[in-house]
Amino acid sequence: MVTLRDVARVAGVSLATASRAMSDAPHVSAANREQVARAAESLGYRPHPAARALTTGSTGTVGLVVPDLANPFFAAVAKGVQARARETGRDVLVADTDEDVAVEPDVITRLGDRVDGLVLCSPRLPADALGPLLAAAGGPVALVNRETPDAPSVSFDIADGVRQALDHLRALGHDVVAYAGGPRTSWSDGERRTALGALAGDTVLDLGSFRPTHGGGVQAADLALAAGATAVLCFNDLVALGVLARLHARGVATPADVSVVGFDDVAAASLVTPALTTVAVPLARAGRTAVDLLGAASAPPDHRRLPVELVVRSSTAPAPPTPVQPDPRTTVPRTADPEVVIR
Amino acid sequence: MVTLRDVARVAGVSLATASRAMSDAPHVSAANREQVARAAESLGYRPHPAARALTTGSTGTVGLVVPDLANPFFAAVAKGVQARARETGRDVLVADTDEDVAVEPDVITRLGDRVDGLVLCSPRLPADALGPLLAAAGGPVALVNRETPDAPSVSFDIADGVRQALDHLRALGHDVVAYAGGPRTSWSDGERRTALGALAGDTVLDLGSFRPTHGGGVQAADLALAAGATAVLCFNDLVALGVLARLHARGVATPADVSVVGFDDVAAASLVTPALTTVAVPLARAGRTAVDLLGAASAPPDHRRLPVELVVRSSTAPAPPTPVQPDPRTTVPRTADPEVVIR
DNA sequence: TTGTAAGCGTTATCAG
DNA sequence: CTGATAACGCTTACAA
Repeated sequence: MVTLRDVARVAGVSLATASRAMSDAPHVSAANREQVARAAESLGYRPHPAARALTTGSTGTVGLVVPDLANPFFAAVAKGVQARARETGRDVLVADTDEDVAVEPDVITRLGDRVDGLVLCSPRLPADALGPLLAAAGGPVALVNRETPDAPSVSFDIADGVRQALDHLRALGHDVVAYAGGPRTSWSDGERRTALGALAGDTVLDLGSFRPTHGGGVQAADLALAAGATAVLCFNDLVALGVLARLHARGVATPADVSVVGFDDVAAASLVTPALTTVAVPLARAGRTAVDLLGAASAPPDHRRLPVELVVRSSTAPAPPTPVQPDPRTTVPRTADPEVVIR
Repeated sequence: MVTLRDVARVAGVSLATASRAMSDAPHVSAANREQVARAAESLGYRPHPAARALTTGSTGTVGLVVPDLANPFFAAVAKGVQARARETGRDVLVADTDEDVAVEPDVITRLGDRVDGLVLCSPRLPADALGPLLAAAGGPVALVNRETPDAPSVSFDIADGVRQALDHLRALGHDVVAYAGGPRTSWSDGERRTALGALAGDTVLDLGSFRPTHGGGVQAADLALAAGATAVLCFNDLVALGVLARLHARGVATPADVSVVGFDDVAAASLVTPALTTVAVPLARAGRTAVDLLGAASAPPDHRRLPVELVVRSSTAPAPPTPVQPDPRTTVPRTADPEVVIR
């Protein structure tokens, strides 16, 4: 291994000068600076990250905590975090909690020790559990897709997304739209519900809370049908895809009989048939922004709300004259609470 | 910050003893071991990763390099890597090369300095570029989804997967099956082609090479139709999904008119309609295995080939009596080489 | 079994 | 502008 000491020797300068030259600090003669650069180059010198971290206290690393890397939502955020970190010369340490909120404290503490800042993507964590976590990180934290007064965050203009979706649906003649909600502890589900209440009041049909997955969607679809809905707005695209699949399976046509709108605009949304109308949120950009927020701590914390945009595709159409009457044999009864406990 | 020195002081022992006790090394009296543990606990001591790395030379970190975190294939591998690393007390540093093979040397060099070992997932890198990269890593490397004599690897029993798919299709009466291939530089495409040649010889219709994406699939679908194929085996699920979508768009029924088989069994495969018949490969397990391979260097390098399994769903059915005759208006001409250059 | 002390590779302080 | 030298927190001979 070639150390800075070697570089200094070859360049004919002291260790200190070599160090200054490498980190292009002031107080180095042009000549020496040149010598050192040359020596470093020829020796193939690469600074030792751990040694640097030990003295400077900064690791050149940002941490990212997500519930599930295989979920396209988080994968997209991860891409953004990764890209921005790389651009700014940092690396990213990822932790996938496998949707297990209980392990987050450990994961965050552990990661927190090894990074300069932490991007935390924990949509399902109850609000009151957030404070201790921020403390456990022991360093700057930026939240993605949720807000709290105690830390900077980047989220999306959900209210506007809901408005756009609702306007679209109403313009198509859907007077009452059903909402297939997400987990109760989800901050962003709360946002959607609040917006829905403010914008649609009693003309929104609450189907309940579902797991934010394809399976949650099939569950919701049956409920929507039973309720005679002509349009269903979904918590996210995964749910919407499930709704689409279930509708198809039960022989109801989309968008002819019922329109479906998703949220997020995950890659699969545009690949499915019919292509999903959905509220596109800038996931990767959120990841990038979160990384930037890590640097600039401010009081009060900076809260960025990224704009969203409805992407109209093929899963929405004018409301049918009369709602479909699904085949009753496949109708599933409405359970008291369709929410499945999130681990 | 609480250091080991603090712990030692509180425990009433020397720094060395505290160190030994913490890393439960031998030569520590039970009493002292206890004292130290107690002190560490009460002080909330956590070892400083950089300091430890500096002295021991090991970082407790494994690196993962993938072309695209948002690609479900790599996301699944990443999950496996992450899970296994965590189980063994290590963290994961990820790098997403954004499908740009040119940046890999830099990324690998940079990451290589910060990790104890590198899991490299670089399916499209030309074989002759691999050697230098392994050197650049400057430490143990495990390859995923490709083999080379110079490094341990974990790949899949592709030949057997092809055999299973072919057997399935033949049993359904498809005598000649079309193959929608992947990038020419892809090791795993080579494997598929070799297996296809050995198993099906001249009864396989080579449609060419396509980008391993949905778009590549729509391209392939047109070619398959023009060739009058009744079954198409695809390089991967993304391509298969594209084929399915394009077939649907052109009004040909799947599986009634043409059967489609994918490869990988990515999550979306089971969610689409019709659900995709595909060769399931244990992606996450591959990631885990790769991490394990990092530890145990052996000469010659260990090459693990994981078993695969055809998952029969709804995109395959008995061959129709006569191949479909697609509407000629939408038929695209066969280009000289449909392969799109991979960046 | 325990403690002292010598590093690990860098950065930073402080005299020259 | 430059060079010794003291940290940074931890591990590990080497002594005791």
